[in-house]
Amino acid sequence: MNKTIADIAKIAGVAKSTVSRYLNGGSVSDTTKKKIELVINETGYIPNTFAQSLKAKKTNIIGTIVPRLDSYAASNTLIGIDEHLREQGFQMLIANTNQDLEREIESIYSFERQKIAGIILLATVITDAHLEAFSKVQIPVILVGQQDENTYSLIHDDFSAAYDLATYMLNKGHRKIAYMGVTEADISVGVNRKKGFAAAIESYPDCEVHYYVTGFKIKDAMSEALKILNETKPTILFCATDNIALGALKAAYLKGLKVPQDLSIVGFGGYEITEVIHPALTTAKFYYKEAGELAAQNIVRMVKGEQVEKLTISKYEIIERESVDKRN
Amino acid sequence: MNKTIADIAKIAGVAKSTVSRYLNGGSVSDTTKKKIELVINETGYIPNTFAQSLKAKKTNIIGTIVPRLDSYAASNTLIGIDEHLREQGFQMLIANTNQDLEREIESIYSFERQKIAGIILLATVITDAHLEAFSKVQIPVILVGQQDENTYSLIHDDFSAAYDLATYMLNKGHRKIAYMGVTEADISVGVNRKKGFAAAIESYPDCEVHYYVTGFKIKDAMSEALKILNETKPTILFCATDNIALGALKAAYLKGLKVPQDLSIVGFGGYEITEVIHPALTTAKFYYKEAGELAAQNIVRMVKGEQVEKLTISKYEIIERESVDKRN
DNA sequence: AGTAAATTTGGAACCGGTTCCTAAAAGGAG
DNA sequence: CTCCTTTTAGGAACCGGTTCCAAATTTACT
Repeated sequence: MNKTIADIAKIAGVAKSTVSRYLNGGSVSDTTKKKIELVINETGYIPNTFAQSLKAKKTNIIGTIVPRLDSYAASNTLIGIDEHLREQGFQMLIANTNQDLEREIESIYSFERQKIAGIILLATVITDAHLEAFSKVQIPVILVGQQDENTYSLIHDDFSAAYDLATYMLNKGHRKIAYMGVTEADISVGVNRKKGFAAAIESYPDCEVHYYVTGFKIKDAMSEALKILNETKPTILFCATDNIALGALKAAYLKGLKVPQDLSIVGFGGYEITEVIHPALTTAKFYYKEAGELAAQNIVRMVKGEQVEKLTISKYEIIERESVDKRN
Repeated sequence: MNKTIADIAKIAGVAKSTVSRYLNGGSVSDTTKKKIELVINETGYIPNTFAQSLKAKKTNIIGTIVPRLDSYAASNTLIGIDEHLREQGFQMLIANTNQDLEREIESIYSFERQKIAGIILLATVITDAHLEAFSKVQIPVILVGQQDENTYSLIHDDFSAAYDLATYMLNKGHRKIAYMGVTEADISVGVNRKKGFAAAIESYPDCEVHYYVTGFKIKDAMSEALKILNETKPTILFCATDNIALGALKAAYLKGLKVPQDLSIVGFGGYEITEVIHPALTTAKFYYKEAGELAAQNIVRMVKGEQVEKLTISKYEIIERESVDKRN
């Protein structure tokens, strides 16, 4: 059975407080230091975390709320967060909400109960219930992937990425375009990417653009793309995520369309798989892992009471691969 | 600021112990029950987890050690674990080790310090250091994905899956076969799948089989497959994981080989992406989420002191898709 | 109404640390 | 060798719950 600090003290022939001071770097003479060290090594004593936290009234745990575990973006963001947190001596506690907003709110309060030091929320949609929870719990919060004026946020540069990627494809000569987006409840993916895209389109009045809304799942995107391809004949499917692009790719294949000869496709994300399929997908790559690190860095600063920018913007890169052809 | 049980007691005009009893379902009269309820609702009191755990000397947290977050198998297993644990009123704490065995061991001891109730280890390789840690910490442990005689384990039926998949492809007429496996340090993937494959091959003496070893990464598999295709001319690449198959697919594409007409490919795992690429990959699908649920179920039983089978085997299914052609 | 039995309540001790305060020991200056 | 300052050590209180035990109250029955 595990020993307590009192046991150690007794064996070493000193007081509890002395052992505690030894452990936490207080003033202890060399003689007693050695005595205590010996006993601790022999017994393999490890302090009880609860007793410590009870007294300290806080932990060094950062809670991360994630809508889903099985997504490239989420996984890689988590990896980045974890890495930085570990370096800083913090622990990461993951709460998976399975895309249930209700559970996101619950998790926030549950984190409060557990005296979590800070919260990173990989956000999809921010509701009033979220904002209420943020203000109620006295814990620093940072949003990743979505932006809110009153909350610390880290976002990907969705607008610029979409603008650049749209410009790229317009330069390639595409004018008949189908935009496959997602719900506007998602500000980053649903609104900002569309806006960036639309802004680029504005300079090209001869464009024929159709906007569609689909889900985040590959299969949903596939059926939607199939429908689109039956109705109209765009030269390019401009997809708001790589998963949608993957679905579009499958749809093109099912329709017997060659990519990029018959149909071009672009996506957003830069998922690993987009590089290894063929044709490899041209996409706007976001740096999820780096974004996670950045978010972790910010939350740690906030926990320590240091100053942090209200809004951090993570970088992106247009990756030109094989899925876009030149048109004239 | 958050109130303590003593505050509640004082406001309600009762003793701490009475409030505690109220909270934990002890005998309290209806009159005082109402009084306390009122105060708790008004103050929004929530008990301090640490004080509780300190006294209880345990938590309702299950620690899950995972080698990597960005893998289909890991993510889905975690989802399954999380789901079941939540139902049972347990919490899941994830420790990501980033494929560092050292960190796996550390995590075990760290879990001990945190008085975690049970440990689920998504294992890749089991070393003596692991076994030592298992025996040292007095916490129930269950292995997922690898098997050890002295430890509770849940494995996928690698042998049978490989046997069935090999038989399937042999029936399709393939005789010139390249087996792309992984290190034998990984018993499940490296040894058992190969054994199952080899067992099926034995009945077909006219086979020409070459064995290769590659890594788990798509890119590594791709280079290896490229090498193989340059050296020999197998009719099928039998890949020990879907990722390896994905690399093989890319290699075939780069070599200008049509799949499955010029070259057949199979994998293991049943990752979502294998369905949506084209040609869709024929693969042995493992039920990761269900396996996670099973593992969670077992660890919960173990924590409660109930009896559990030493070895649980999760099911699999051969998914026939487009990547294997008939030969004669 | 009186007493035994059952229920409800309060008080104190405890879980295992940390920290404050004071006493004892050690070190330094004259 | 004092006397004063600085270190080091010990004791007690505290963090916020739970639980045991005994006292008080209620209920049940004769």
